[in-house]
Amino acid sequence: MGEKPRRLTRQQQAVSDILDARGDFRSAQEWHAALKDDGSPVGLATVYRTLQSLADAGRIDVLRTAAGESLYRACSAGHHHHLVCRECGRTVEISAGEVERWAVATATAYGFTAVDHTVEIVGCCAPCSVRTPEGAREDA
Amino acid sequence: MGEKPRRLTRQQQAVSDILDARGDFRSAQEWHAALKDDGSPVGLATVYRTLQSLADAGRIDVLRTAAGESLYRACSAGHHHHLVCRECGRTVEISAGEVERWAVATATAYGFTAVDHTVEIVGCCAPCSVRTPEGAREDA
DNA sequence: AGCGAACATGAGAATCATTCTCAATCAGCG
DNA sequence: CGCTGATTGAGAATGATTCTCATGTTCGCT
Ligand SMILES: [Zn+2]
Ligand SMILES: [Zn+2]
Ligand SMILES: [Zn+2]
Ligand SMILES: [Zn+2]
Repeated sequence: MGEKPRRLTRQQQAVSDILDARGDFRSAQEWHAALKDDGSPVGLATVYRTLQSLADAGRIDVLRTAAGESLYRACSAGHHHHLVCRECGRTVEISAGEVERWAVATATAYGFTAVDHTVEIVGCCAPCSVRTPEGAREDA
Repeated sequence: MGEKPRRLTRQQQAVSDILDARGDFRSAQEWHAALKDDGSPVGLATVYRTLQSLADAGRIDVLRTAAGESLYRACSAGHHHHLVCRECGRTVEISAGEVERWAVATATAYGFTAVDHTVEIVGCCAPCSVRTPEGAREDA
C-alpha cells in the first residue's frame, strides 16, 4: 500500500544493500540498528518505509512472528515459502507446487476466487535441537 | 502462555457462550463490544485473558489479519485450517492430511524437529465475487 | 453460617511496534 | 547554480495488547 519512491536515495540503497549482504530475517528495528552499526544510519521511519516498498515490489519477503513483529529478508524472486527455526531464525526457502495446487483447488471447490495463501513451517533446526535436548521445552 | 483459570466465572462463561452463539471470526475488541450489547459486559482485560486461555486449551481458533489484529472464533476441535473470505469474513474449516504430511516431511528432510505450521487461504467467496465484478478492485 | 486465603476481575496506566507529522534536506534537471 | 517537489527523520501519535493492583468472588474449612 506504500507509494513506490521515484528517487533513488542513499538511504534506500543502504537498506537494500544490507538486506542483500546479510541473508537472515530481521525486524525493521533490528535492520535499523544494523545500519547504524554499519556506519550508514537511516532513520527508523525511513527503514520502515523502504522495507515496505521493497516488500510491495516483491523484492523482499515478510513474515510475522507469533509476537506480531514483522521480519524482513532479501530473498529469491518468485513465489515460495519458508521453513524457519524458532530458536535461531535459520531459514530455508521452500517451494511446493503440490501445496500451491491444493490451495487453489480447495478454494475453487468452495467457489472462492482471487485466491491467496499463507504457508509457514516453523520447527527447531538440527543444531538447535541438539542444544535443546528433546522435551526440554519450557511449557507445562 | 496464559495460566488456565481454576475457577469458572460468569465472565468466562459469557465469553465462551457468545463465541458459540455467533460463529464468525472477531477481534477481542469486537467480542468485548458484543458482550456489552448482549447485556453481559466483561472487562476488556478479562476478554483478552479468557480468549487466550481458550485458545491455549485449543477450544477456539486464532488467526491474525494482515493489519496484525488477532481474530478469535469458536471452532471444532482438532487440527484444521481455514479458508476465509477477505471481503465478508465468511469462513470454511478445511483439513488436509496431504498438506500435513507435506509439512512434516519437508521439515524433517531439512533436519527440523518439533515442527509446527501455519496454513491459511484467503480469497473472495462466491457472493462477494458477484458484488465485486472481476477487476473492480480499488488499487492502481 | 462465618472466615480467610487464593483467585479473578476491571479501570486505567503502561508497552511497544508501527505510522504519522512536518520542517529541513536532497536529487535531478535545466 | 537555483528550483522544486520528493524524501528524510526526530519526535509525537496510534492502537492493539498487556500489566497493575485495589476490589470483588469463590470455596474449603470450622
Ligand atoms: Zn536453529
Ligand atoms: Zn504458495
Ligand atoms: Zn465473502
Ligand atoms: Zn495443518
